[in-house]
Amino acid sequence: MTKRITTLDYALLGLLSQSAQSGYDLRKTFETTAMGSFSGSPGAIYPALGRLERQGLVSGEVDTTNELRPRKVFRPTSAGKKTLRIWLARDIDRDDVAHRFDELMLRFAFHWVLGSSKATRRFLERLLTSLEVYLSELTRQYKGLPKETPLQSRLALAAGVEQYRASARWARAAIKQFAEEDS
Amino acid sequence: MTKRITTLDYALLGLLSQSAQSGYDLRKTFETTAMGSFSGSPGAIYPALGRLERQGLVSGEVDTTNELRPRKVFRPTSAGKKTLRIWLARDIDRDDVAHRFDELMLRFAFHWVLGSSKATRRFLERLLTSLEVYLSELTRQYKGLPKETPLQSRLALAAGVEQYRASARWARAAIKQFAEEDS
DNA sequence: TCGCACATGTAACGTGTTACATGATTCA
DNA sequence: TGAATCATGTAACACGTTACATGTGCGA
Repeated sequence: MTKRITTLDYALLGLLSQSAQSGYDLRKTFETTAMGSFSGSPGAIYPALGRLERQGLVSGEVDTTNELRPRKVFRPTSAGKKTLRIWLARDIDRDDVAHRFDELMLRFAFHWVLGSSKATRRFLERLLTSLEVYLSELTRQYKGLPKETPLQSRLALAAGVEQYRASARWARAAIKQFAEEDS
Repeated sequence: MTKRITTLDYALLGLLSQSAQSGYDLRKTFETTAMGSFSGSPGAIYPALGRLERQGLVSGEVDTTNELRPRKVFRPTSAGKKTLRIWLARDIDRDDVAHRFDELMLRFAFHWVLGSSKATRRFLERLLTSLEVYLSELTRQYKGLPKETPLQSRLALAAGVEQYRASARWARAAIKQFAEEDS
C-alpha cells in the first residue's frame, strides 16, 4: 500500500535529482522560476519533505560545514530515483493533456534523468498524439456551440484551442530536435 | 467577515447565471465541456452549492413539475450576481497570468454577464499588458539559463513561452473584435 | 540599531478527491 | 433481469494556504 505521491512531491524529487538542496533552496527555486505554479510556501514544502523522508524517497542530513546556521540538505535515495523514473516514463492520455498539462511539462523538464533520448522521443510522440486527440475534441466542441453562445464564451474556448495548437507545434519542433540526436 | 470564495464557486455562479440548473446538470456540464478543469465530482459540487446557499449567493428550490424524481434547481440571488460581477471586473496582475490563467479565461467566458463591451475591452487590454510583462520575464529566464541546462528543461520553458505567446496573439485578435462593436 | 535575508518549522482551517450510499426509471 | 442513467448526497482523508513562531548573521 504505497502512499499517493503528489505533483509537488515529484517536483521536489526532480529538483533534488539535479542537486542536493535544503528546503530553503527549493523554496527559492519555486519563487524565482516558472516552476512557481507548483507552489512552494513553507507550509507545503517542509511537510512534503518530511513525508518523502518518512517514505524513504529522500534522505536529509544536516550540513555542518557552516557550524552556526545549520541547513538540512536533502538528496533522493535510490528508491526515490526509481519512483521518479517511473513517473517520468508513464504513459500519456487525453486526460493528462486536458487537465494536467503543466504536470506533463514538469515531467518533460526532468526527462534528462532518464538519460536515453529514446524515452524522450517516445514521450513527445505520445504527447503529440494526445494533443491532437484533444484538439479535435475541442474543435468539435467549438463548432457545436449553440448559435446564441455569447462572443466571450466562444472566444474563451478559442483561446484554449490556440494554446493547445501552440503546444502541438512546439511538440513537433521538439521531436525534430531529438530525432537528430542519438542516445 | 465574508467567507472566501473559490474558483469552483465562481464557476457555479457563472453557469447558474446562464440558466437555473440542478447540481446534476452542472456536473454534466463539467464532465462534457472544457470547463472540466474546474472539477465537478459530486463530492465537490454539492457541498459547494450548499455553501453558496448558506451564504445567500444562490437559492435552490425543489422542482415539482416532475413529481417523482425531484430535482433541486439553483439560481443566483441578487447578492450572488453582484459577487460574480465584482469578480469579473477585478483587476489583472502578473500573478494572475502566471499562476491562474485558466481562472482568467473562466472570468472572460462569463464576461457577457456585465453586458458592456467596454468592460470586456478593459479586461482584454489589462490581460494583454500582463501577458507581455510575464512574457518578457519568461524570455529573460530562458536566456539566463545556465549553459549546462539539459535540453529537455530548456524546451519545457520554451513550451510555456509559446503558450503565452499564443495567448497574447489571441488577446490582440479579441481586442479587435470588441473594438468594432459598441455598447 | 534597525531591518532584511537566512533557515526551519508548526497550527488552524477549509477544500477537493475518492469512495461509498441510496433509490427510481429506462432500455436492451 | 440487469445495466445504465437520473439524481442527490455523505464520510474519511490528506493536502495546500495562510499565518504564526523562532532565532542567527549581516549590512546600512
